[in-house]
Order: sequence, then C-alpha cells, then structure tokens
Amino acid sequence: MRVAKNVVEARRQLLADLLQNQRYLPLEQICSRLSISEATARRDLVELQRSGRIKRTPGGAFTEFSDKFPSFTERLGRDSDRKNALARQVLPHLVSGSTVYIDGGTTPYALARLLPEAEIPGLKVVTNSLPVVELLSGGDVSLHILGGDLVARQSLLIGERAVRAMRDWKINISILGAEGITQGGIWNSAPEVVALQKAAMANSKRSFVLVTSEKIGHRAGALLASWEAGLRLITDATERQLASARIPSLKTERI
Amino acid sequence: MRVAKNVVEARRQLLADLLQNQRYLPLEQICSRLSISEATARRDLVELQRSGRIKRTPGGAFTEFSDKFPSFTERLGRDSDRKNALARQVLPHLVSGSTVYIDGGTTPYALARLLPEAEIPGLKVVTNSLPVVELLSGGDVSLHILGGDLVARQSLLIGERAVRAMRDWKINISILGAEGITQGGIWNSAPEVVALQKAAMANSKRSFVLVTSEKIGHRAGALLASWEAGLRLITDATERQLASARIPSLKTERI
DNA sequence: ACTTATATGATTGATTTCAATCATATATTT
DNA sequence: AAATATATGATTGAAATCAATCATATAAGT
Repeated sequence: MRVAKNVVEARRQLLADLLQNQRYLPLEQICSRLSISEATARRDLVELQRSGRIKRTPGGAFTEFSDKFPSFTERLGRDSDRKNALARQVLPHLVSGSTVYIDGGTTPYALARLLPEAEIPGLKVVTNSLPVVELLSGGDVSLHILGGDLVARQSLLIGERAVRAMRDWKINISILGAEGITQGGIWNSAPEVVALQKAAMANSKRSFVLVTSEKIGHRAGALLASWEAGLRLITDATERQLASARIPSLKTERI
Repeated sequence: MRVAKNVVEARRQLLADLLQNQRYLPLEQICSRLSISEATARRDLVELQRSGRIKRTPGGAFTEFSDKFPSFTERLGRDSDRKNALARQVLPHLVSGSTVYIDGGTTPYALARLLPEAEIPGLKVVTNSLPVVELLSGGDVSLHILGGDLVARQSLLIGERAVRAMRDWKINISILGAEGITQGGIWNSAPEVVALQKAAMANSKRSFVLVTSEKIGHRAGALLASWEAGLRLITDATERQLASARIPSLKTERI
C-alpha cells in the first residue's frame, strides 16, 4: 500500500543514521529493527546507495565515512531547507564535463550535498572547503583541492597559496557564499576569504552568490564585488525586500 | 601445496591491513589483490574473524572500529606501536619554528599523532594527507595543505598541481613512507605518489623514510630514490635483516 | 632421508541473496 | 469524489555465496 512521502524519507533517514552508528548491518537486522519487509529494505538501500549515503554489500550495508566535521554540519542548521532551495537553482547550470568551484561556507556546501544525487557525469569540483571534500570524496565527481593555509575553525583553506592555486584553474561556474549584501554590493568579513573569492571570479566564466534573505542589508569588512561585476545573486528574498535595500534585481534569481 | 607458515601469516596480516584501509572489500577483490584462490581467501577470512581482527559479510569482509575516534587513527592497525616507535625517532629533529612535510600513508601519520603531545612551538606542518589534516586541525601547529587531485581511497592529494604546490615550500624535514626497500633503493607503487615525494625531497633540507621491517626486500612499481640520495632510513629491522637484503646500513637509524 | 603435517586450488551441492514482477492498499492529484 | 500514482509485501527463478571434501605439493619434524 502506498505510504506518505515524508514517512518514507524519515525511515530512510533513520536507516542512514542507524548505519552511521552501527557501521555495518545485515539485511536481516535492518528488516527487524525497522519492521519492514526485505523488499522494502532493499529498496531503501538502493536509494540510499544511489544518493551516496551508504554502501551495500551482499546481505547488508555499511557506511564508509563518519562525520568528521560535525560542527560545520551543525552550522547548516535548520535553514538547511532554504539553503538547499538556493543550491537547487544552481544545478541546471552544472552541465556534464564542466568544472565548478565550491567556496567554503555553509551555503555553498548545500550545493555539494545535492551533487551525489544529481549524478552529473564528468563533473569536476574544485574547492577550498574540507567539509565539501569529505562529503564528496568517494563519490563520482572528480575532486580537486586548492592548497593553502587551514583555518581550522572554519574548515577551509585560504592564503596566498590558495589564491595562486586558484589561478591554475579554468572554472566554468563558481559558487560563493556571502555574509551580507547591501546597495554597495556583496560583503564578507575576512579579507583573505574575499581575496580568494575574487580570484575565483577572475577565473570563472560565471559566478553565483548564494545568500539567504536575512543577510540583506548587512555589511561586513571586505567588499567582494559591487553590482556592476558580472556576478549573479541567488536568493530567497522577495522583490520587496530587495527593493527596500536598494539592491538591483536585474541580475538576481529568486526562488 | 603446503607453504611456509610465515608466508601465510604475512599474507593474513597484509589482508588485515588492507581491510583496515579499505573498510570493506568484496571477496573477489581480496582474491585478485592477493592473487589467491577463493578458497584460500575464505580460510584467511575465517581465521582473521576468529581472532577478532575483521568481520565477515556474505561476499566480503570489513573492519569495525570502536567509534571514539572513528577516523584514521585506528587504521594504523596493530602495527601502530612499531610505527609510533619509528615516528618517535624523528621527533628530536623537529625543532621549534621549523617546517615539516608529512607524507600520506599510515607510517608518516604516526608522526602526526605524536605532534600534539610534543608541543613544538611554531612548528609548521605541510601535508598532502587528509587524515593528518583532520588530526592536527584545531591544534597548535600551523597547518598547510598542498593542493591537488584527491585519491579518495587513500585520502591523499597527488598530481601535477600537488607537485607544483610543493615547489612553493622550503621544508626543513620531509617524512615519507614507502612500500618496500631493496638493495636498489626505496619503492612505492604509485608513480604519482613518488613524483610528489621526489619533489618533497628536492625542497627539503633532509628527508626521512620510515619503514617497518616487513617491507624489507619488497619491490614496487616506482623507485623513489637509490641509496646514494641524501635520504635517511628509519626502521625497526635488525642489522642482520638489512644485511641479508644488502641494504647499506650507513644512512640507517635503527630503533 | 624419510615421514608426517598442512596449506592450497578445484569441485560440488546446499543455502542465501538478488532483482524483477505482481496484486493491493492508500497518498496524492484532479 | 474520482482518478491516478506509488509504496508495500509476497513470490519466484536466477545468480551468487558458502562450507565441506579431496588430491596434491611442499614445509616441518624426526
């Protein structure tokens, strides 16, 4: 019999969590613990494997990695639905064989979360974000890491070497995060982060900035780009919100 | 046909180590990697399971870790004491303010484990190993990552970009791993790994290779360096073992 | 040197696991 | 309210996996 979609997803999430804890579970135990038939268990496993959350063996399933960056993941927090929605806007732009740069920060990370499911053949991912690395390693995409100095608190790489490493790349699309947007443009607090983001823009055919609505009107220490730069804003803010902050909606994609 | 006992035990140890690294291996791969029949593989697995070193699933086997520090730490496996002993030899050479390169692989990783306790002020660590990054991030050392292409299975960075990034550094001491040492020199299997190690040597005042005794006499695909190169060997092999493999003990430090 | 012990690969029949198919109950959509 | 879509458990034949057995070559013991 059919069952509500959220029930299905909740059960699968439960199974994924269970496997995170237990490392390996034989099929039999999956069935009994979740009180589902073997057929359903198999179907759940197929789906979880497809989205890269688990791996299967004959007779069971296991998880390869545990969360090495829990603090970061937590930061995704409860806005994750909205961040996901922003990230989803980017997906159509990621064509097979292209190269995408995924910046540090939680919003670009949301895009990384969508990639295993999206299954874009031949996609190259360049990043300075260790959580992105951890998330995508072992998956299908080919993964490349900028060198640089680690900022442990943020789990990302910055510095002169990172900027130089960036110059080695030809990026099709850069996905950037921001801490604030104002009439003046797009802002982040750390100058080193902005330096790297500028390098990313300079080496990308197109760049997207993903910002959730609460960041409107905020200013920070370093200006990434003014609105004249060839930068597209993706936000869930309303026209009204953008207008009241005097942000030109020309180059903006809303949800 | 019967085979020497030490051969059997060595193979089983190799399999155990392999499983420590790979987490899970299907039976088929176990057979092909070790070049043994299915029957022998099964018998090895039975024994390894009996002694509690691995767990089996239908069609394969995996290792389970106590999940206090679920990451790479346990992957050192049961040689960790010996690897630690090798790594400890290096510590006196790491002076305050110096820069050390820690290569991928479990033996150099053993050195990383010692660093937090050693509390060497102003130490800079450069690495291509993600487990090293994970281990040391948040600690006192300043941590720098080579860029490059991720080899997910090994959790390390290699490739042309990694080599180029290496050239940016002035390293005081490089800590390298190896898969085998023979009269001819020091060996590793992957040419890309060796390329990076050579770059590390070229940019280092001194380089150490850490190898446990069972690697003596093994050859692999790519030669890292012959004994003429300015490379110091640190091993727990005995004089006798070294002599019988015709390895010059001049530049060797034993435990 | 001779005997004994045992590690190995091949084979085999029993068992387990798998993916596909189907009827059905119930979400979801219209 | 009716029509459609789909998640589920049961079934089934095919494929994979398993443990046991056997002959043999060679290490280990005497």
